[in-house]
Amino acid sequence: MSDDSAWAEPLQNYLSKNGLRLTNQRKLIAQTFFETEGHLNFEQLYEAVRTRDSNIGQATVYRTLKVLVESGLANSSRFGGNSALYEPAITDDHHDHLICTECGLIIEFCDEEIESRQNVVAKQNGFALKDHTMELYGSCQRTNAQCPKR
Amino acid sequence: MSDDSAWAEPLQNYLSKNGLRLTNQRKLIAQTFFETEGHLNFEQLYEAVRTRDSNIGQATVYRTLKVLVESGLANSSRFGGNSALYEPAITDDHHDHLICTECGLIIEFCDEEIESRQNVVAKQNGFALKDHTMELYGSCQRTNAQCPKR
DNA sequence: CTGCATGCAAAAAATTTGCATGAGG
DNA sequence: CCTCATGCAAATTTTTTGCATGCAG
Repeated sequence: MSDDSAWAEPLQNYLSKNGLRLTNQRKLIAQTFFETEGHLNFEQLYEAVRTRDSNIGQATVYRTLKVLVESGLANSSRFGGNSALYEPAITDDHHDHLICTECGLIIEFCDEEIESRQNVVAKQNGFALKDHTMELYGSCQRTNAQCPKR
Repeated sequence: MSDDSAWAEPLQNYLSKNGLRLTNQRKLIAQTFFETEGHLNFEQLYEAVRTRDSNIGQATVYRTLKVLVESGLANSSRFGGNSALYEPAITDDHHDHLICTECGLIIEFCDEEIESRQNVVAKQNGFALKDHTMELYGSCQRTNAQCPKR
């Protein structure tokens, strides 16, 4: 692990470009956010951040999360839950989601063919593609086989 | 336009299967929901419903929306806004979204190649695919050309 | 008739905002 | 130093819930 990860420079960049400051809180929140793999909601991030610095207020986490999303370093979505979910936008291998509507299982995957096709579609519509999210919903093997809940 | 649309029977079906009732409110809300094209949030739907029957409470709309989602007739997501967005799950031609992160423009599209590929991926992971959502984010032509806001 | 559904309003949850103080550049 | 950021708490916004009564089956 290198000292400064892939997000550090882009973030720094975005901040200074917009007259914002790289405070200790922002650093810590970003660090925590990017270290955690997968998606997490506000509460999870807030809790994780508080572990390291119990003085950080929730408003700061919300505000930082907003900065991260606006800077393009994070994405927010919602799978069906009540609160917003966040995930790093810059991952070495981008992954999409296969979600079981019965048991909540989430599998991550990446399909080259789809990825390239997305670029085609975007171009056809005059878009410069930056990112995407894709969620496939269905019922997983286990659930199909021995549906435990019904 | 036929009297009863594609959603009527599945809904009826889901309701009776779960011991729920097809009330006038549910009928009206579903009707309004499916008549409106594209995505809409709670407020929009509530307002539209109130136009037809000003006595319906918001709780009922929320509850019905939940029923629609659980029955698989509607999908909820969130593009970045503050509140959940809903859209019919059963459309003749399923569409995905191309979203401009600069100006908020939403273009709907459908790509056969991606669709079929999704099925392959799902099968590979042992999933019985029911539905999916896909959002491509980028900046649109207009925004790219003459970025009006900056 | 019986029990689920509704409307209302209150409650809970999620997110934003105002303000005095602290700290980055 | 000057301005933006923070923490706190209050304010908003969004969604859920309890309860008496209404209505579908």
